[in-house]
Amino acid sequence: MTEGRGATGASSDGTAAASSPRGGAARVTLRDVSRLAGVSTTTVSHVINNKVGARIGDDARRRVREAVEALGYRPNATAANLVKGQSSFIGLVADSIATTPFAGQIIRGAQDEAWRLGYTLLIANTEDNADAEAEALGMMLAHQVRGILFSTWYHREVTLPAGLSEVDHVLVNCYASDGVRAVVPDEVGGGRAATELLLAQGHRRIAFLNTTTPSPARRGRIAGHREAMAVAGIDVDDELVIDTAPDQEGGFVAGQRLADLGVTGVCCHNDRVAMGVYDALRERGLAVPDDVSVVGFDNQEVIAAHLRPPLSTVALPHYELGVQGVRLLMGVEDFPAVGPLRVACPPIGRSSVARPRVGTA
Amino acid sequence: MTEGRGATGASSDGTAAASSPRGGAARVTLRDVSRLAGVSTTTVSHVINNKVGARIGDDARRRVREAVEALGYRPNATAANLVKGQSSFIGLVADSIATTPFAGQIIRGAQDEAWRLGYTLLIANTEDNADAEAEALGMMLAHQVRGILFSTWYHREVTLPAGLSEVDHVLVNCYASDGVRAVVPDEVGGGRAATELLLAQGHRRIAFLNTTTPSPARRGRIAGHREAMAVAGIDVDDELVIDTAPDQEGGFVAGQRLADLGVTGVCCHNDRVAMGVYDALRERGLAVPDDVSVVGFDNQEVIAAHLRPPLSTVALPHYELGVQGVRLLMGVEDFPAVGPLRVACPPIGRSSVARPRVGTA
DNA sequence: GTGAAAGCGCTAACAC
DNA sequence: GTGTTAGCGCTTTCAC
Repeated sequence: MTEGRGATGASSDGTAAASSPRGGAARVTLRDVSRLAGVSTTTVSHVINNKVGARIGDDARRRVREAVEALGYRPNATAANLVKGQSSFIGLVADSIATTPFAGQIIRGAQDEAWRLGYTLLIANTEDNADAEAEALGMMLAHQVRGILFSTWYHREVTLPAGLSEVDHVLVNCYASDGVRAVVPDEVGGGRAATELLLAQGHRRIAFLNTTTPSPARRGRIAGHREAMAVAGIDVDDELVIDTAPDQEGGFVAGQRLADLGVTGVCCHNDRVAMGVYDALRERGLAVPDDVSVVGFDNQEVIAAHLRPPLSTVALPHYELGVQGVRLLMGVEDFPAVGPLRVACPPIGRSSVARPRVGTA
Repeated sequence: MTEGRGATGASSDGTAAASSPRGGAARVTLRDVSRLAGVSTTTVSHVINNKVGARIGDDARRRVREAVEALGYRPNATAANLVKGQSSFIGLVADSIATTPFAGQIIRGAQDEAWRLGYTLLIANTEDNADAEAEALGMMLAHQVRGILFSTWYHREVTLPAGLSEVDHVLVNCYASDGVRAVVPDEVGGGRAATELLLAQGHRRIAFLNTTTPSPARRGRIAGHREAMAVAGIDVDDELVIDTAPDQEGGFVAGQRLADLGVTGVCCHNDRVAMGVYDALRERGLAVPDDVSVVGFDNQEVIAAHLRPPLSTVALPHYELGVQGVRLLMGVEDFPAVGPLRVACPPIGRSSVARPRVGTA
C-alpha cells in the first residue's frame, strides 16, 4: 500500500487531464478534486451527484465546483456502478436495426425514454442469430444492465433466448407463448382504422388485400376490417378479401383484379402493396382516388408520403412501442392485467381516399 | 481490513445466484467460484479470461470450469473495467438513427466491426441537438469509452462538440475543417460511376439533375460526371445540368423539362428525384428505359429496388463507412496521409438503363 | 503452477 | 456540515 503506485498513482499531481492523447478519458479522479477543494471525497461525491438531503455548506459546494472545473474532472461511471452493483444501462436487443426504418423507430423511442429516465441504452443487433443473441445477452449481463428489451422489427412470436430470464425483461413488437410481458401494436384496431378511413367517405364495396404470410398482422387487421364493416352494417363479400404477397409485386398482381370487382376502395396490407396497386390501377387507366380509393398500412414515410397521390395509411406505432417498452421495464407504466400491452395504430389521412364516384351510401 | 465484511461478505456462502428476482444479474462472484473450485481468485481470473502465458494445471482449469457452470457465474465487466481503467465500449454519436435507413446502416457496420474486434457500441442519438451531444459525450466519457465515432446521416461538414477532443475520435460521413480524422463517401467517384452506367450503353446526351442544396454531394457528383464525360470525349452541355430540389417533387418538375431537351439518359441526384422523374416521364408518355434511361443515387432499397422498372443507381456505402470508422479508430486500418478516407460508391445495375433508341455513339 | 494482496475510483455508513 | 473508512468484484504484480 505504500509502494507500487508508480503505474497510475503518479497521475494525481493535479494536471493529468488530457495528457494521454489517445485512449481513455481524463485521469483526474474525485480524490484529486477533493484535494484541490480542500474537502473530503464524500463531500465531492455529494455535490457532484446533487445528493438530496446532503447538507453541504455553500462555500464547500462552490469550492468543489471550481475544482471540478479547474481540473476538467469527469466522473467515472464504472467505479460508481461497481459500488452500487447496478449500472444505468438498459439493454435493447434487436433482430435488425437497419433493414427498415421500423427497428430504428423502436430504438429511437426506447432511447429517448431511457434518456429521459436517466438511463443509457446498450444496443445489440443480432440479425436473428442465436449465437449473436447469446453473446449480446452475456455482454449486457456483464455490464449489469437494469433490464433488457427484446425487440423485433415486425410483429411476431419469438422464442426467448436462454439467459434472458436472468434479468428483468420485456418484449417489444413481439410476444412469447407464456406470460412474458410484452408491448405490441394493436393490429385489430389498425385494421378497423384503415377500413374506417374508407367507410367515412361513403365507400361500401371495399376490397381487403391481405398478406399471405401468417402473422398477427394477417389475423388482426382482417379481424378489424370485419369489425368495422359489421358496425357499418355491411356484409363482407369474401370475394373481396384477397391474399397476395406483401410487396409491390403482390399489390400489382392483386391490383389488376380490382378493376373487375367493382370496388370503390381498397385496404392494402401495407404501403408497398398499395404502391403496386397504384401501378396496376394506372395501367388499367384508373385514377387514385377518383376511380378507386386506396389505403395502406405501416406509414412507411418514404413511400406513403411521396406516392402520387400521397397515400392515406395507418401508422405502426414503433416509436411509441419503444417508449412504452422502457416505461414498462422500469415500472413507470403498468401492464394490463392480462395479455400484452397493445398500442394504437393511428390512421394517417393523405390524398388517396375520396368519396366514391357513384354514391353507394 | 479484517472485520467489517459483514455487510456483503455474507452473500458468499455458495448459492446466492438468482436470489434477486428483479434487478441486476446473478450475484455470484469470482470469489465464490474460486472457493467452490478450491483455487485462488487469480487462477479463476486466468482461466476465465483465457490468459495466454498463464500456466494453469489441467485439473484446476477443469474444476474452475465446473464451478462456473455450477454457480451460473457471470463476470462483472464493471469491476474488470474499473481495474483496467478502460472499458470495451466504443461510443457512436449519431445525429439521427431512424430518419432514414442510412444512419442505421452506419450503425450496423460499426456495430458488426466493433463486435468483431471485441467491443460494444454505446449509441447515442442526438437529433443534432447540442445539449444532447454534450450529455451523450459526458455519458460516454464517464463509461471510459475507448474512442468515439461521430456520425451524420448525410455527408456534410460539422462543428465538433467540445469534449470530443478529450478522447480518440473519428468522424463518419462528415468532416470538420481542420485535420480531424474522417471517413466519407467518395462523391466524385460516385458521380463518375453513375455517368458511366449511361456511357457504357452508348448514351451521349445525358442530363444531370443536381441538388439545389450546397453539399459535398452537390459538388462532388457533378465533378465526377464531368470527369466521366471528359474521358468519353463528350462536352457537357450546361443546359443539361439542372438544379432541382432533392426529392420526388424536384424530380417531377425537372423531369418535365427533360422531354424537350432531347436527352436519352439522365443522372439524378438521388433515388427520390429519380422517382419523380419516372412520374414526369410517364405523364409525357415516355417509357423508362426505352425512351429515357434513368440513373439514381443512394440505392435507397425501398425505392430503387421496387420502382417500375427497378432503378439502376449508385450506392452510398454507409455500412462500409461504419466498418471503416471503427477500424480507423482502433488503428486496425491506416489513414491516408492527407484528407479523409474516401470509400467508393459502387454502381448498382438494375433495369432503368438501356441502349439509347437512336444510336448516337 | 498457484496464491496473497494491493488497489482501480467511487459510494455509503457512520463518526464527529 | 464534513471526514474516515470499508469495501464493490475484479486484475495483476510478485512471491513461492
